[in-house]
Formats: sequence, C-alpha cells, structure tokens
Amino acid sequence: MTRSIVFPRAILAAETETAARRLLGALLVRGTGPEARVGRIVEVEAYVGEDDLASHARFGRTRRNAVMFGPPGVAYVYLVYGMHHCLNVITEPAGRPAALLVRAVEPVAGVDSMRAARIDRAVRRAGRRGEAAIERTRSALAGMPAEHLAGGPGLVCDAFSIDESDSGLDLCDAASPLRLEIAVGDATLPVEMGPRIGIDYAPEPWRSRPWRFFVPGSPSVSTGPRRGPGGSAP
DNA sequence: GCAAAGATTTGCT
DNA sequence: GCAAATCTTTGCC
Repeated sequence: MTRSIVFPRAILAAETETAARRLLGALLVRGTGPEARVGRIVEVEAYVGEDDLASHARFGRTRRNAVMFGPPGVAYVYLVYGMHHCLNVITEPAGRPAALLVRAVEPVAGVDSMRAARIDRAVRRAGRRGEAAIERTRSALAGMPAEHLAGGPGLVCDAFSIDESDSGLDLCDAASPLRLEIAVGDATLPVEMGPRIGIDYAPEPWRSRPWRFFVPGSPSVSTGPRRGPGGSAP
C-alpha cells in the first residue's frame, strides 16, 4: 500500500525551470484505491511567460489559455491537431503565465486500465478505417510494453483518460480525481535537457531554448514525432 | 465571416 | 520519409 503525499504547490510556484527538475520523478495519479492509474513523470517541457513565442501565452490572455495566468498546481489541458490532448501543470505565481507540458510518464500501477484507455481512444479513431484497422490497432496495443503506453504527450492523456474537462483541476488537491503525488524514497534523479519538440513555428532564440527536461535512460521518454533511432535509448 | 495552422500520432509509399 | 486525420483557436478581410 503506497502512502499518498500530495505534491507541494510551493515547488510549482517557483521558477519554472527549477520546478521542472522537481516535477520529474513525481507521480501522476488518476483515481483511488486498487483501480488507480499511477505513472512516474520522466519528461516535461517548460513554457514560460508571454515573451516565450512558443507558448500559447504569446497571444496574451485568451479563453483557452486563461488557466495559465492562474495559480500554480492547476491542470491546463487543450486539444492539438484536432485529435490529441496535452496535459500541462501550471507553474509560478498567479498573473505570470507559465506551465510544464507533461510529455512522458512511466507506468507504475494500473497498467491494465491505461492499456484499456489507450485502446478505447485508438479504436475510436481507427473506426473510420474499417474493422481490419480496428483489429490491428487493438492487437498492437495489447502487445505493447507497459513503458511505451504513455511515451508521448498525447499518449499520456489517452492512457489517463484526460480531456478538456480536466482543465482547471487542482493537481495539488488530495481529493482531486487527477493529481500529483511525491514519489517516496526517490533518490536524486539525473536530468538532461534539450530543445523543445514540435515548435518549429517559433523564432530564435525560443526555438532552441533547452527547455525540455527528461530522465536519461528511461524507456518511456519520447523523442517527438516518430520515435527516432537513438532517441528512446540513450 | 473565412482561411490557416497547430506544444501529435499513425499509416502507407 | 511523407502525408493524413481532424477541429479549435487565431488572424485577417
């Protein structure tokens, strides 16, 4: 039985780059009891301030990104490319728009539920291409290693059944259906940095800022569009 | 009001 | 290696 210790909001209230290092290794949790889905965060990306021309906050405060301007510890979920969801954790004090995009998670518990959730959404998408496509999708996910089930920002949301309705949830509230917890007994984690992925639209110097943080060696770490050679296994 | 693009993933050439 | 899928938000007329 794992003791649940809610993730301290104070850590997220700090500078986003500092918060990123502390968020790595933390647990993302959906639900309670034996049914709970739990994953260890191994990859995040920082989006900091209105100056950051890769961030949604670059347009100023809008209806979609309003939560980014709110207090730290809150979830910001949005839809990208019309089909995938992305989960962010708000950082820094209210008034300053900043967040950490959760790019990859290493499953710890509730793996069967995660797999079922992945299949549920994947099958829904494959449905339009016919029965054969559905069967291929189902079979591919049934045989997928657990560590790859949430190895990407859209996949994290699929595995944890996250969508826009979760946006605004307080992830630092022990009573929240979706929340963050401290991993007990986790020693200091090695952390590597690199440029953010999928933001080629942003001009320099934002495009090259090393604001992607990940745990080297984790089999769950993504490398962006299409798993590249030499990416997942450093 | 309409056109364009996106913090992605998957499948096919 | 490239393009499709798919729909909300943003930007410009």
